Amino acid sequence: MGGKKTLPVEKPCIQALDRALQVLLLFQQEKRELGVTEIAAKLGYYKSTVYRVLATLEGRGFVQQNELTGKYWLGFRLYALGMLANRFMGLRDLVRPWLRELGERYQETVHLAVLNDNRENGAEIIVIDKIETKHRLSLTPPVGSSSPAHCSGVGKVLLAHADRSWLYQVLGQAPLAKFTENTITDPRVLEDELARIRRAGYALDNEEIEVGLRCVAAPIYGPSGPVMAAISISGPTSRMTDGRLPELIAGVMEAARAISARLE
Amino acid sequence: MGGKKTLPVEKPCIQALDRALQVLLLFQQEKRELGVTEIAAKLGYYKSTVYRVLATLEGRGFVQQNELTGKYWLGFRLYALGMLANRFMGLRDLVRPWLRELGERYQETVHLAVLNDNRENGAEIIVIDKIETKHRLSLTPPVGSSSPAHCSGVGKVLLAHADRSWLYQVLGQAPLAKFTENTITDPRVLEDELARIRRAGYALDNEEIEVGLRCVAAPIYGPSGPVMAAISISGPTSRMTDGRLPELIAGVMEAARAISARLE
DNA sequence: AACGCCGTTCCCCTTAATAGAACGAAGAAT
DNA sequence: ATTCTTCGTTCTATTAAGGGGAACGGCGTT
Repeated sequence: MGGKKTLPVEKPCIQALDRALQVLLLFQQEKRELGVTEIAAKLGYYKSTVYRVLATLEGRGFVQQNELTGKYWLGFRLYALGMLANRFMGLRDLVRPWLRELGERYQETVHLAVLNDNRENGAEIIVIDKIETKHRLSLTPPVGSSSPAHCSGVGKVLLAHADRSWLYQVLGQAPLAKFTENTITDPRVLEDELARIRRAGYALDNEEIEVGLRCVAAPIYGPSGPVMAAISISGPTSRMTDGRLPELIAGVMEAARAISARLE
Repeated sequence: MGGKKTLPVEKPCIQALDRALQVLLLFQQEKRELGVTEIAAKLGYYKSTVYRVLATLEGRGFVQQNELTGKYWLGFRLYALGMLANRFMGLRDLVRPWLRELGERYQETVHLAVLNDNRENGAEIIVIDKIETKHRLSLTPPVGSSSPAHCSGVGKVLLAHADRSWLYQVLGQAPLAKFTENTITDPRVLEDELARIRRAGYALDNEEIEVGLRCVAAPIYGPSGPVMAAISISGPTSRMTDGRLPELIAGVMEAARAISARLE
């Protein structure tokens, strides 16, 4: 091929394996049992290919077939690997009491999240833990899920305290996706926002990823100094009113500070 | 090859995919970052093969490379899938208070587990949740892990209440592995043991999987009637003395009963 | 009885993964 | 400094293994 070192040195990719991974990701997207034919149709593969992929995955416990319906679902081996994958389990257990307390007090969804560098898709946040409320239907992301960092409270808090050179690099490689009218897509505007967040010590997400969804986030400082995670309270605009915000901000910041102190 | 239809109709297996799964499983076994060369040596593959497998997995977030060491570790996508894979998350959250209470009261490790039919390896148990104690070094299996059902307290409880025809089928297809002097390897002896467990309402594991490890387990009945999970208290023989057993049995059975009542 | 749908199996062909060697950078040992 | 190792990564020819496509057999419906 072309030059000596064109920037994105396309990593080698095993087709058969990548297809299998796509199949697994489809389960994540659909969140329900899927049949061979269905998967093949959705991904544009052949039935026989999908069948062999599933058979191989099943052999190692990565998926499991429902004997009644013949359809497939994710297997327990993924649960075991997932538990192992997350280096923040300790943090999660330690933080949980505070999350609970926040959830109880404000009756809104509470999140714990960390930053992740998903090479091609730019900076993303991973939800490590979540406290649900009794309110019907939560629009907020489930535990384990990832979403772009530039359009959420926790994401902006984490970006604000991330390594600067790393940040510039990440911002440079991919444009900021737009989800709503309020999504910040201009890197320079984002810069200003991050500076404000550093000064204020908290971040707001005012319908930047989903219309009708607001959130308040604050950073958690690790024992060695730098920010390692963030917590947030989020809910529908109807309940997250301007009048209520100061109280929520104070609550989140106080909890984040208490957790940080506990980590030292 | 040979005959027309040898009994176990060997499911088709995609080599490239299966190798990738082996790589992931190796991480589970080693529980630490691994390098390309290391993995290749342990699995007997070529470096280039392992490299491409890891590159593909990394592309989808299934593994992540440590930029400093060049070594690899499991990625967050596995965490997300793992969360989704486990259909017992609701049960886990519901049961947790009781597990906590048991752990507090007896200061021993507490487990919540369910039964899984791992086709080739026979019946196995999956650890859904676990409460650790302050005692140093727990020998007991981590959350998400699987182990043979015939040689653990929860395993025997679950087998005792499993579907009979299914049980015979599973017992028939693979011999019972022997781990210690006390492991039950004779299906007929196991039968008697299971009958005793059904009558007594609890099971004991007296160093049947690991020398020096004892445990007490009791069944949790689901809303529709049949046993759906089991809880256990386990610890070293030094602390799980004969004199203390009655108290532990009573505690576990009482908790299991309370949980079952809550599920109805 | 006939149809349609699904998971599963089959078989040929060709693509795509593998084996094996080589490269270049980074440490460790000298 | 220099050599020697060892690592992750890249390259290429060969061939085995995965993909394409059709057919099978069970099941529920019409």
